[in-house]
Amino acid sequence: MKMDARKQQVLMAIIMDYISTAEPVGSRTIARKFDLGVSPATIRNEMSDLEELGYIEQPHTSAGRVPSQKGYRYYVDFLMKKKDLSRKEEEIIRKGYVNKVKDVGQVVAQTNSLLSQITNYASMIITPRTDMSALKHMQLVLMNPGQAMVIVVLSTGAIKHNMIEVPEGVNQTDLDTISGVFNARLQGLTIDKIKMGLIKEIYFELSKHKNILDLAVHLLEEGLSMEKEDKIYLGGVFNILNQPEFHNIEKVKTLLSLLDQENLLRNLLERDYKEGGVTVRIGSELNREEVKDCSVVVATYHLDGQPIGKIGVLGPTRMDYAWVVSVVEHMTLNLSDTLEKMFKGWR
Amino acid sequence: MKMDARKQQVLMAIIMDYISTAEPVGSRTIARKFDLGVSPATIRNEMSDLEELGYIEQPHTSAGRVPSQKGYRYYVDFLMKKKDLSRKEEEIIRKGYVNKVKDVGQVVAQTNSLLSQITNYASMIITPRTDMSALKHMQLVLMNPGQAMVIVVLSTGAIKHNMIEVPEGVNQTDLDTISGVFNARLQGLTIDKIKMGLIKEIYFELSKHKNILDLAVHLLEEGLSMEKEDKIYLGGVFNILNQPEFHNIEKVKTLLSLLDQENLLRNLLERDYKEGGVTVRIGSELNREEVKDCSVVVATYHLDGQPIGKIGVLGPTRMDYAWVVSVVEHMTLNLSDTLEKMFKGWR
DNA sequence: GTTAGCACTCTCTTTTGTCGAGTGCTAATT
DNA sequence: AATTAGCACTCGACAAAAGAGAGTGCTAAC
Repeated sequence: MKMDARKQQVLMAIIMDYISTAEPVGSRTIARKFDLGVSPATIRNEMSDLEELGYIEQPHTSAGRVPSQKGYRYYVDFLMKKKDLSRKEEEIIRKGYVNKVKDVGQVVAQTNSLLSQITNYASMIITPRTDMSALKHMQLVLMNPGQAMVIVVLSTGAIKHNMIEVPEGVNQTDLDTISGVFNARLQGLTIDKIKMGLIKEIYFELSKHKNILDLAVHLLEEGLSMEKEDKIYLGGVFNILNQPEFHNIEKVKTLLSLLDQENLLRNLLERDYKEGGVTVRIGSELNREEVKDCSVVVATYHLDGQPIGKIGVLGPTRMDYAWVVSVVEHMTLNLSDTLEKMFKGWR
Repeated sequence: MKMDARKQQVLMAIIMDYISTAEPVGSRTIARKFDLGVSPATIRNEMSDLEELGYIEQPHTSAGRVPSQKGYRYYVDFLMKKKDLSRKEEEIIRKGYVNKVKDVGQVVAQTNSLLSQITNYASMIITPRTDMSALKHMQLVLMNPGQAMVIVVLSTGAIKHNMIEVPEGVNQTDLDTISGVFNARLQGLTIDKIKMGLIKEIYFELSKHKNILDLAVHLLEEGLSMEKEDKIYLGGVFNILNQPEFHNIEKVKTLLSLLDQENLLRNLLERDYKEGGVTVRIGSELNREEVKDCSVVVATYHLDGQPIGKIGVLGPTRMDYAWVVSVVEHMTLNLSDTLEKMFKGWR
């Protein structure tokens, strides 16, 4: 037995209906709502086949059918058609960016908020990788005898800072000297380049300032390997409480405690997605018991053709994939675009 | 009819029991669990009186009694005894701060996380007010022709930054000149002082650099009135899902959507609390329908005797006030202390 | 290959009945 | 006058029973 055109139609109908009602779908319903030109009985036969093929399943005898994970997968891969955004949504997005484009952090945060607002699911976004961005400025500020702050400004507009120990004797003038050398040497270079090879050159240059040499190297190391490289924004979590599958408190709890752990979240966003395009991960494909009833739609955003971050939506497996995929795609392009504009000539 | 010693005992018993069981408590239960030396019948009479006085209420006939808001208030004001923290908790707190005391932001975030972890309620903390902290360093970095970043380092270790427009012709050297003047003039002064009167002096000094004069003033204004002055950290939200009163999804939803709105949260923390000591706000005292079944325990933390932020716990009205008040008090002192140490000599 | 008809299954909702916790009142006791 | 025992009564919680409805699978007819 194989998938044929009518089975596809029926599967499509089941998924469409289930997505909007969250109730198991029966043969009668399909015959009524979707005009397939056949009677419920025929549809029953097709459904029986689809079940055998594993695309749908029955919660219990005498209930309608529900799409299985395999069914959703088939739908996402072969059946679904992208939907265009409505005027209204385009409007929301455009308005959302006005007055808010001051730096990368803000753009990213705003994108995240818009994404959850529009989709009504939870949204996640991971901030741009810094290792591809260039060093714009670095500054050492003595905060306290023995303590200084390293401040690094990146071409993305991101600012990293870190408190470090310095020998008691060092004063602000020393630090200015070091800052000066660093800036002269490293400005405009990307972080990964700096990390890779330039430490030696600096070493040479600073040999004039023997007394602070070791310190300088130390600074470089500590300053560049700042805490977390990237940050994950999470938004609209309470949107998912509106989904009927989360009327059960226990599920909410397990999900929330997952989302509370940033590394797990990162994993959800970053695991083995192909670069480019929108990727959909359904239920157990996420490899996490806590989200076996959830799906994630992820896309990568770019700058200068380089992938620099991910943007994603988390919702129940019964999510409106066609719609969400379109939104995510749209937002990704929008974001890449906005970033591109921000950086015209910055690099 | 007036409150007397035995009524107090009975009220106390009801509250204690209700706090731990979340079930309406009956006269028998009290007679059994608490040794008041009288029979259930007597207790019933007392309870009847307490109800008339408004300290307790009955969910329905034939159920036990539950403390009313007034009852909790009486308990908090007159009855409760502070509990000391156990060894174990002191331990958690002490360990929590090791390796984490790099700057104010981190300390605050960590305090917040510890607070929710220990109390098992949601915790909130508002970052130190910046207007009392001193300017440590300011730097202008040209990011792009026509765009620069103002970076301000405060004595608290907080860093504020803001992207601003500058005239196309301005180059980094100009910006360095301005930065230099600003630093020479303003370093060590508190933000509110700077805001208040010093703008004129700067104006004078910079008159040598006519061409960038207007810009400089502009910078000062924009740079100092950075986005939000303070940030609110919110932690352990999903702790409250463990409370039986939140087994109802609707309540969770309304609460979460409240917590999602930062200004409301700020309101919860900041409204008219007396400075010093720990304040408890119960149920409708919070003036918000969404949290009429919740209470907030708030304390102010200080630096140099100056109040600079708030720290609070949000839980159901049926929370263990004695315990939470002690923890909050302890954490507040701890935080003030840690900050004090960090700033020894910084100011 | 498709459809109508029908018996059967299973969940969901409503109804009914029972149990028990808890109260309030009264009368007896201290 | 305060306390207590006794008892009738109330009301929610829970379980069992009954009924309704949706949906299926099978068979036989088209």
